[in-house]
Amino acid sequence: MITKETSRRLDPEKVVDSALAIADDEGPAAVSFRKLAAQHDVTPMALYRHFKDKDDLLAAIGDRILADVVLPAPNDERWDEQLHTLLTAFVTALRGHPRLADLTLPRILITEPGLALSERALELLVQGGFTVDDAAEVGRQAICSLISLVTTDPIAREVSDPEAREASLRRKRASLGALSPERYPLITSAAGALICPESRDRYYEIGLDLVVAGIRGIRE
Amino acid sequence: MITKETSRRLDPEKVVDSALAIADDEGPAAVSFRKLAAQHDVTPMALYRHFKDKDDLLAAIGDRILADVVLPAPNDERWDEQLHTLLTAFVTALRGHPRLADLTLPRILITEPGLALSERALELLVQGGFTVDDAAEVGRQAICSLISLVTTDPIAREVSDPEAREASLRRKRASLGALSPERYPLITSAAGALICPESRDRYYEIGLDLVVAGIRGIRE
DNA sequence: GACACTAGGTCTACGGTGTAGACTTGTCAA
DNA sequence: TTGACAAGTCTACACCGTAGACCTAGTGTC
Repeated sequence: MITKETSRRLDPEKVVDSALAIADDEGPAAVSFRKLAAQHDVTPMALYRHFKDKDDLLAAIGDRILADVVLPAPNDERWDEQLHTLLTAFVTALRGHPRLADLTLPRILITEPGLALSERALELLVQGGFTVDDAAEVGRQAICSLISLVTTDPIAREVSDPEAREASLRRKRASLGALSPERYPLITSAAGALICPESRDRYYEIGLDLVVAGIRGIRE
Repeated sequence: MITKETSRRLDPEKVVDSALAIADDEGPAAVSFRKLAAQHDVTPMALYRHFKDKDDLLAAIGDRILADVVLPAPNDERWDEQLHTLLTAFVTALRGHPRLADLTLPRILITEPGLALSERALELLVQGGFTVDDAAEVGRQAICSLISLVTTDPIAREVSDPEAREASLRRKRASLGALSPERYPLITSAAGALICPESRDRYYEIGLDLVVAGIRGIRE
């Protein structure tokens, strides 16, 4: 038989699985070589055979997230509509990992799915009338905006710890509630929406529309 | 004389000064109570008399950055133009601290300059035709986008360590240079712009225009 | 002037982190 | 059979945040 059962060998992919799980619900800072090593019955230093250092491990998490992007097939809709669905696909992949979305940025031009996404985005932008260089710039900024859209998702944040989330909401409510309505009439009257948007889907819808509308509007 | 010379007392404002300086050129992770304590000839634990914990210290840095925002006076330009200059003022304050810009987000609705900025932004958005709640949502997203614009400023990054920056650029160049021009025609031809935008001012100009154009475009 | 209170320091200690360097061991090719 | 090499181990170092007990100088009050 080729596969030894329960070989002592460490599987880097499984380590990334664990790291991703930890990072997802305790944040990337909570990922530690010692914790991972314990989970895999191995010495912390063993991990260094597979990951140069912690940054390298986090990069692997970023790659893993990017691998989940499923590109929509090109079709004959208008370039900006296609761009919208392309970016939606990107955001959809990130939404599963709100605290980790920024790990993808430095990997986008390195990992294959990121490159495919970028190439396609540039294609559509050029089709929309941008020069290649402008497309690069605009594309980069769109990606950054969308990543920050996900990392600052006010609903997903700390969804793993509902009581912490509740406490944070209460603190915010108290802080805004203490403001003088004369001095800050709009903030106080928009307090509800500022503390937490009504719907998560709407939040993402606005975010994506904003980015695409910006791109459409900036082109002359 | 009222002021004792060189009193042994710790001045929290000066501690924040040091922390800001360290964070600016080594990143917020490099700020440590021990380092700060040493710089102020004091025990690390002394700092806990003035800052609840490290998060509290970082919040103080965020407040400090927000305090630098100088709001433009209202005038009779169109709402979107006024919004543009308002957001430009925000970005200008952040640009001095590219690695630290996100510290401001959680402080914006707490610290006074942040509240003033937010109130004014809501005002302009409402003036532009948004409902108060939509204004809140759109405003939040604009702020987030601009913060991430600054934190991902590809030029400022590691400007303190020019050789590290050069190395990072070389790595990127090599990585993109190795790509197949048949598979990624646009990425390879836009490699220059993707690695590093031509001009920093242009980078910020595009970023701001994108955000404002998005807001203008989304309103129906 | 005596006295209690307290803000703001000190000291010690705990449990965590990344990771360098030298070592051992299991596996496979020649 | 014998090396070589990849992979895991062990030890150690220099950091980190911070809990808790303690000290001490200054201040306001009787």
